[in-house]
Amino acid sequence: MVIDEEILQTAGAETKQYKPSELLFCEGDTPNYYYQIIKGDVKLNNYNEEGKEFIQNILSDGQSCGESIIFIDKPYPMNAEVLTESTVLKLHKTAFLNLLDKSPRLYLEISSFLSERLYYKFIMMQNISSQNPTARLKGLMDYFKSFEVDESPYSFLIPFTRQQMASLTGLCVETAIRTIKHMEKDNILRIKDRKIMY
DNA sequence: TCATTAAAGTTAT
DNA sequence: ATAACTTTAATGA
Repeated sequence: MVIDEEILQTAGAETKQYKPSELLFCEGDTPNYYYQIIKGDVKLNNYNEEGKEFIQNILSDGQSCGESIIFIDKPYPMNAEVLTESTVLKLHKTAFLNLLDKSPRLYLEISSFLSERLYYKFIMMQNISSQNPTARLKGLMDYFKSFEVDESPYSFLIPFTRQQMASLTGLCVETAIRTIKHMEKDNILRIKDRKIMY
């Protein structure tokens, strides 16, 4: 969890429920709030000229979203779309900044989360530029598995659809599917009734 | 090699 | 039921 829920609530955050496909914010909006996911999944994405989706990241319980932009005076460069029934804490920007102003510890926590996001971006950028599909997908899975306690092979159930994995790595679904099949053959992962175990 | 298109099967809502 | 996801196959850059 980025920031303790009670601290956010005391600071005036409101709890909001979102349904799948609802947007927390979208590209071009001015950032006015700090968002923290209590429960649920949210994707940050963009659409290119042809309308092809690129998913920047998929965030889950305890993570914040859009915080990367709240410190500067620029519109959002991406959309934040809710994927599952979600509960989100929403705190106005000024209250959020006041909160940080009063607590060096919170500043550190936000910085740490920001670093983590930056690290992910860096890893994925490396992956995506000039890497073969296997390396891209493996890079993605390695990153998400790195947070799991159990590091043994095939213990991690990939929490994404193939569609999402393709959009996260800049591949088309069909290539993602074929590559995943190939990786199964090479014992890099296992498939149990369509679920990917890595 | 990978993207794209099309078509069909499967799962989730 | 209908939409979203998964899969296979053919074709082209």
